[in-house]
Amino acid sequence: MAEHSYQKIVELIRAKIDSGEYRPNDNIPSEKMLCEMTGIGRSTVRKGLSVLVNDGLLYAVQGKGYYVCEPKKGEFLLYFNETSAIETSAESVKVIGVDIISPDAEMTAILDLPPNRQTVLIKRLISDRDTRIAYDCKYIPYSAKSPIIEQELYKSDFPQMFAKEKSLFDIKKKMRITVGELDGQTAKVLRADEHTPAIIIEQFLYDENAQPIGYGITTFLGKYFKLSAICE
Amino acid sequence: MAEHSYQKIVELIRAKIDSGEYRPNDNIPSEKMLCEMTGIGRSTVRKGLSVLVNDGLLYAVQGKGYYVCEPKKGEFLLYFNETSAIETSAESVKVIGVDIISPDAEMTAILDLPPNRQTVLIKRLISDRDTRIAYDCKYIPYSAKSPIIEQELYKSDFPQMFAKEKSLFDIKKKMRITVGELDGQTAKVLRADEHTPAIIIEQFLYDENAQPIGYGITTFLGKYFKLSAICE
DNA sequence: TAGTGGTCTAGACCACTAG
DNA sequence: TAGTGGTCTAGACCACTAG
Repeated sequence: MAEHSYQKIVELIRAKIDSGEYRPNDNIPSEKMLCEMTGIGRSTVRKGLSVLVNDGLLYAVQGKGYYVCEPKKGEFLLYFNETSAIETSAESVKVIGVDIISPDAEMTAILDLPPNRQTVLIKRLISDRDTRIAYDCKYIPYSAKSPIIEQELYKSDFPQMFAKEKSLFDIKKKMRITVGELDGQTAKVLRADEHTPAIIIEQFLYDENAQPIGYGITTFLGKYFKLSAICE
Repeated sequence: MAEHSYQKIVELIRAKIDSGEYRPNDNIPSEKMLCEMTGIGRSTVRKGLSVLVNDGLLYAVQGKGYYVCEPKKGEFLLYFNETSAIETSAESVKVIGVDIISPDAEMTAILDLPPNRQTVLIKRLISDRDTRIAYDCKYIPYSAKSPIIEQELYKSDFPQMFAKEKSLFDIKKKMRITVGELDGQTAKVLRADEHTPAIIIEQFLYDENAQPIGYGITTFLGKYFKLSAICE
């Protein structure tokens, strides 16, 4: 424990937060004070404090000092892609249609498209062995410059489809999880009754300028859906 | 753009990753090389590199160098608590029962309990105005030392219930989302038909030593459930 | 103006890697 | 052994805050 000087700073402050001596929004001793209290140099004190800032325990305000954060209570890290709800490794992703369509008003709004801009619609079926699990639709603004390459279509992960064009580090995502029942078309594709419970996962992809670059909607048969998230 | 020297390092490396010049798992130039290439001091180069490490673009291996990360594709940050699926601000959390029970085998395993250890079961009803949205059960190992304080029961957020005993920064959580149908008891509480589509969210809470400290299961009526997650 | 955090340097020494 | 990242110091100067 605390082999290094900067770790001593981390543990010193962390212990006082854990014990409740420092409460959320309290001002903690300044860098200079901590140097004097511990005999540790300023750069090293700063390194320790930066660890606590990165861990979400402290925030710094220039000219004022360091303060204790409010704990983030409901934060979870979720790993999701279209096949992550399937536990066996026998899943398959089958492309069942690629069309160029004229988007309706809703899709035009979602993708922030100019008038008359067409959209690529990719329809895929996700299965686990012979069991049909989910029906997946991706909408991507049509561009003659960057045609969809067939190989990309089988990538189960949505951002992966853009790997040729964009650095994956620059793609921002949003996701919405809702519950519903299968509609007529989806029920047919999944060979299930209409009104069967379903989970609908929508994904919104944006480029580095917050411009929409894709929309995906994946409808899972409820009984095959499972998702985990963690928070450490 | 790039007012500071360390930001020049960040942009220099980031641009080469974005352009594909540096690919995942590539070794990038050493700190010394970067100093020579840019005329920037080593501490400042290190600060720039640490930004990229924190952003998940690089990882460092002592004695070898810095490498480009594989992009984390399916990672989402999810904010969840028991009432976050409700959009109006008229939600209420009503405690409908607190019991000391003898846990069954499954719960004993989940909470890693010694034999004959009892458990507090807290049953709550979550509503939005007069609409019953969710039924919520929390299981907490019973301890005479730390009695449940009534006020804590109304905290909608699970970790919040432990705020008196534990620093919230030390609680680790896992969460599982599944789809099901209402069972008999839950249907009765929620005044809905049995077999109505439902979302089941389980939460597992652990202390700093990875010891289980609580288990929660919240059953939402599907039609009222909505959840969002982001990834920037 | 005094105190705070933010940037930056030059240099020392250490631990680890791989030929 | 040469090269790499990791820790640490002492000191300089800057930008911001608040009396």
